[in-house]
Amino acid sequence: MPPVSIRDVAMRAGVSVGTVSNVLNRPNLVAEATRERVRAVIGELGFVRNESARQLRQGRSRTLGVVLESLGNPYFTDLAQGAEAAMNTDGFDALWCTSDGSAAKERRCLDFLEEQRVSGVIITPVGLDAERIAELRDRGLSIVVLDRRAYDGVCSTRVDHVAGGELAVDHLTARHRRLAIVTGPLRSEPITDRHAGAVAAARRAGVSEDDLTTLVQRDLTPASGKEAARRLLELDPLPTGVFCANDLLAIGLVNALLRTGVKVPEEISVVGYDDIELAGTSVVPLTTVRQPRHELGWTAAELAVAEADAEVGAAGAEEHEHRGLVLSPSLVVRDSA
Amino acid sequence: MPPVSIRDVAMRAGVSVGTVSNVLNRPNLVAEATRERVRAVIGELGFVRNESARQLRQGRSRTLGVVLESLGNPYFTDLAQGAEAAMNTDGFDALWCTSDGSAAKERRCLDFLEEQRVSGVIITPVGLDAERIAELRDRGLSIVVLDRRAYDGVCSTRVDHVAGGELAVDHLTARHRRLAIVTGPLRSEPITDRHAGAVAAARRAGVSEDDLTTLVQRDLTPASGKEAARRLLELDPLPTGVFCANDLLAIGLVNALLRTGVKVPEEISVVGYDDIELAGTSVVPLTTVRQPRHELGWTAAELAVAEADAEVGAAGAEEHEHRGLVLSPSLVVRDSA
DNA sequence: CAAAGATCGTGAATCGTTTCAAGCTAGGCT
DNA sequence: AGCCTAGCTTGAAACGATTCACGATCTTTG
Repeated sequence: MPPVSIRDVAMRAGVSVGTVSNVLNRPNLVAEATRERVRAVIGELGFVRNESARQLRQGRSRTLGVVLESLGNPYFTDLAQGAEAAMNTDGFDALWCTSDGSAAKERRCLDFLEEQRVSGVIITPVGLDAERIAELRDRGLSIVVLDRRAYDGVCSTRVDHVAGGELAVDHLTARHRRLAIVTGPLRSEPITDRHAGAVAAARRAGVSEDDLTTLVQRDLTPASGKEAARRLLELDPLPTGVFCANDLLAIGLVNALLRTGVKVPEEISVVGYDDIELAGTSVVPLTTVRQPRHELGWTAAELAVAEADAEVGAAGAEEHEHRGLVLSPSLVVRDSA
Repeated sequence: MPPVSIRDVAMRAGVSVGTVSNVLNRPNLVAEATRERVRAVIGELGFVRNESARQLRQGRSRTLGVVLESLGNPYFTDLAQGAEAAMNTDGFDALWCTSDGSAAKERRCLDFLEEQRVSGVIITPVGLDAERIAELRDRGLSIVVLDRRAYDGVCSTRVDHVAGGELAVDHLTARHRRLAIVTGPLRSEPITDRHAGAVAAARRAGVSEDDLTTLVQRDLTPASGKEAARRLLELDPLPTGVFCANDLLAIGLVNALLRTGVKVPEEISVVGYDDIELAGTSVVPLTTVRQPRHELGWTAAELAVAEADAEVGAAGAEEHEHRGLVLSPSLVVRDSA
């Protein structure tokens, strides 16, 4: 049995296809009796609207693409939920892709989304250059950059990670003079910002160059945290305050320290970053910098929706104000520092 | 500027639309010179194929829907990656949805996927009844059930959780006589299976009814693990071996025990389930039951692809053998037990 | 009672692609 | 020269929805 089309419904209900379409999209234009009859037939025949045809005809879709860096970090979960909630509120659907941190895969994701004719893209750029962005914009896609400084003429929402780094280190310098910063590859913007903020705060508090060590790890996983603990304990004199660029790193580090008999926070204090769920329930509940993740996702989606709607409403060159939102992180004090 | 269509390309390259389509889909039918000319124009004009039109014409899509229960558990990450890898290998794309454990949201996801005319769905059912499954099958969708026992006439891949539970408890009974099982709501099948396997293994090892306590927690999070630790310590006599239905629970439990001064594994041994990344790097590296997650996702995708292809290749009622794959878990011994 | 609304329905045109029967050309063979 | 074949290319017919100008009825009203 071939799939049921609007035509079959029309025939069976004894009306024209236009009327069925109206029942679906502008029910108030249809007389109640007809409306109910058509609805009944739809149920009876199990008609499901063909979104491809609909989209083809309408030219645009109520779908937004989201390109995330990875699903490995629980950080992205809340973000995604926030974004999805906002979209559903505005009647949009989401198409999820992950770039896995690879520029090639990111390109593939964007190609896919373009072919699907999504009306906008929310993205944490990996290898995205200004040129490609412009290209997408020219094709009428609204772009929202997530957790990166705005490009030219593009909306963005991000967290002020410089402030976050400062928050963490300010807390440490209240009691410590010898500090270490454990961080990941200084490639991505949020990571370098956290580092910059941390260093600035240390300077400001009068921590000398010699008393501030930065340990750069390969990645931001618990395993790297464990490795960082080993390197940390080789330092002489031993730092007493440590700032980790994310919670996974911090958890791995704290666990490794405890295992080798170093007491946290008594001998070494540790501050993390992200406030993932595990932070509150680790052996030594982690003091950390909380990001408004849900809100980050939510606002990103709102911006994308606004831009997409503007584009449609506009009979041509509606001016859409590109906005760069900056959200503030906050310090959550627990036991580890 | 209206989006570039295949027609524009044809005109500019001085060929017919049919030829452009051939360049895109069966390049070997087109003379080399023409092919290159068309390709050049495609690049020049920035043509992007409209997937809606393509799908509409073809009637089917090379897209599979995946409905996951949540993204909160790192467990799903590997699964998703495995599935995506398999799909890409076979030239399929994935559409991700999450049901968040709600039957209503699950329904919405399925409606969405049906409207998108995906050719199959991989799903971890929440409120999915046999009737809806049959309905989907009748509409020509291939269904693969993930991590649940097969419904009638549907493919499935799952892990043998009964065996997993046994594995865990067999390990514990080698050294312990008083056991506790910490588990979540006994609603979902994998959880009840683990429990059943654990109980069976305990019985078989001769653990008496009185020496086996089951603590049912609200959910499978570290916070619940912490709560479970409190309840555990109220037991008298104290169990010395504990099996947790997942790693997050186990980690929360171990951390809480350590914080109250109970030594793990010396005083209480703990076995988890899942082998998530954190298991290996927690304070006391966790002994746990590993699930072949990547493989689980991979095989699910393979089954879905096979069924989707069969449906197409078949000029009618090609017989597709519905298969129920069962993968085996394995025990990873670390320090916690 | 005729004209003017108001209220519902109709049906053809359209979106951008794929598909396929048929046409064209050039070259080889007899 | 005539016929075949192989290799390319063409152009029109779908696919399933939405949209919109226009009819067809029925009510109201002066």
